Amino acid sequence: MSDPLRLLSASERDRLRPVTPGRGLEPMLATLTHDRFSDEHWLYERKFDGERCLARCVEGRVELLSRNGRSAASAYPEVVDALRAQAPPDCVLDGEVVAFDRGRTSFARLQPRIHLASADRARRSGVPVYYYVFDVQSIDGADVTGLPLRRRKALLRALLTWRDPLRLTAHRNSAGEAYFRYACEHGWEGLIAKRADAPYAPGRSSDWLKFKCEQGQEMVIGGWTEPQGTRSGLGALLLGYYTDQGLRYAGKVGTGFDTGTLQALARELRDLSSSTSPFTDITPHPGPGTHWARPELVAEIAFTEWTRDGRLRHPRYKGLRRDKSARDVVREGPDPDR
DNA sequence: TTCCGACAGTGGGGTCGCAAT
DNA sequence: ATTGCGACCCCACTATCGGAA
Repeated sequence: MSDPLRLLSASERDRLRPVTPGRGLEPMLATLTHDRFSDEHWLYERKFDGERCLARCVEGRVELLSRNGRSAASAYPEVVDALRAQAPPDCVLDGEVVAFDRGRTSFARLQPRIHLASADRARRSGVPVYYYVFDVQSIDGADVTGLPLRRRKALLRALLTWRDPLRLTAHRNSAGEAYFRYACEHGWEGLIAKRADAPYAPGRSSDWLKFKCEQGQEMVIGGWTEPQGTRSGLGALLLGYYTDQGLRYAGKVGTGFDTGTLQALARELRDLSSSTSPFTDITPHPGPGTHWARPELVAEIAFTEWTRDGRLRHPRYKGLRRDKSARDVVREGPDPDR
């Protein structure tokens, strides 16, 4: 559509202000919550596991910017080409660039492309990407961030022809909790809940909420690292689980503790200190700040997923499991070698 | 007085790109 | 030619402080 702003009422159009020139482009960010709800004043979108990108179309030119304002054009040239080919009115779009692995958005699959500085290498990578657009900041010189989200989505739908690799992000208007269960059952990263009548507010906002699907399991503590800076007690715990070949290293966890917990854990681990690594596979590099421990303590760890290398992604400490025997700790969930 | 939001600081896995070796 | 490291991507979480409620 050549003029999507015609979708607005006269009074809505009257209230639009021109885009402030030279103002930095900043995306609106969601706040993590563990309180999941259904509410008719909110809508729900799939949370994508990719790279957040703003696209700015100005006089036929297209810029693609990462969350920190770095250009992502050479990493995703096909997205830039697709936008340029449509020659939309000047606009700023907000969305996520994603890659798929067996039907699920996969950050690991996207990762080799994220930092590519050569558009040729990006095109030859063999990793197809899609740009899921879910919001719009400005159209044809008019700042639309003050409009309610539903109105912005109506404008966005009419702004482009939705053809791969450009995709309009779908949303649901109700049943947030049921949708969240569906999301986790299907291996999604989670949902984003958005207040349907809220304006677009750059920066962290509580009008957008993250409902994240979480995994958790017990892990054996096989060592620790020295604290840095103002940190007390320890830096991170070295984690593992048992296989037929012994204790397998699964990465570190360095967040989730308060100061008291850090000091208590450090005291307890010093008594379990050992000069040899308890891990039987490739061990973390035993740098100057690394200590081994006899593998007796069991910790509950929450995380988002296993990485390709068998490490925990986004791990955080939840507490000790004194009721569990270290020997019984194995990797849960789907077979890692499949 | 209590609560909330913003910010700094500490920690995680993984990849690219470049300078040092 | 190889290696190490900083800079980004994705983050979670705690501690602190000032202003709002």
